[in-house]
Amino acid sequence: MSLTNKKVLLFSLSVLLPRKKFIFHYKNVRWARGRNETYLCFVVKRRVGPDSLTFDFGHLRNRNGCHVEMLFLRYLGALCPGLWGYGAAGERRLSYSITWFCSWSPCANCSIRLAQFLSQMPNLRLRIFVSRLYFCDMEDSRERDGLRMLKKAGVQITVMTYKDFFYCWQTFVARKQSNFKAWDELHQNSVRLARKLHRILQPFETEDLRDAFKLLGL
DNA sequence: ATTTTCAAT
Repeated sequence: MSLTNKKVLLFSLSVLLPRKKFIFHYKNVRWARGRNETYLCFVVKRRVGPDSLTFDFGHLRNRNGCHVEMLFLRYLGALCPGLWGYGAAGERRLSYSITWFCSWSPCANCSIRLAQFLSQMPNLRLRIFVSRLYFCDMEDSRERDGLRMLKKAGVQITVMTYKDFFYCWQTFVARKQSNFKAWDELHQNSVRLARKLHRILQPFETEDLRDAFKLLGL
């Protein structure tokens, strides 16, 4: 990809989110009716020396049936030059740290593909913050398995709290100097979802519970 | 009490 194309790409990723769009899609309400899109706000940090970092940021939305996580992987080469392959002679692979904030947690297939990808990228660290959990209500949902796979692949998955929404507002939203205003029940919803995620990521606990039920003949 | 979900009309 030429430098010009790269600049255009990065520019298009860096346009700020309209306030209403951010609030609607990131609202961590229990019944997220109409959120038929997923947004992904990202920060990419690149280690360029022992004490220096550069970073890029922007946001993406799913398009044309392509989930936003896979779209992000497509752009990764432009966002992270030198992440893979062997650039110029003697050049070491660069280390990157990516943090993204997604309105929905990843679906099962995206989790699997991300986990596979990351297993080949030891020089890439990924932290995922999510506003809401996607199809995680059923105890045996594939999405739950996917999240556990991601954790196993070294991804830190966290439910967004007030400070994360605040940070996103400051960083990714065309806020026109307005301050972030929390919606009703932001905190309660975040706590509820964090507990749920915690239970999901503790597979042994539920397996123990199943064993216990089996022992009790239930 | 119940409601939704990276759409499909």
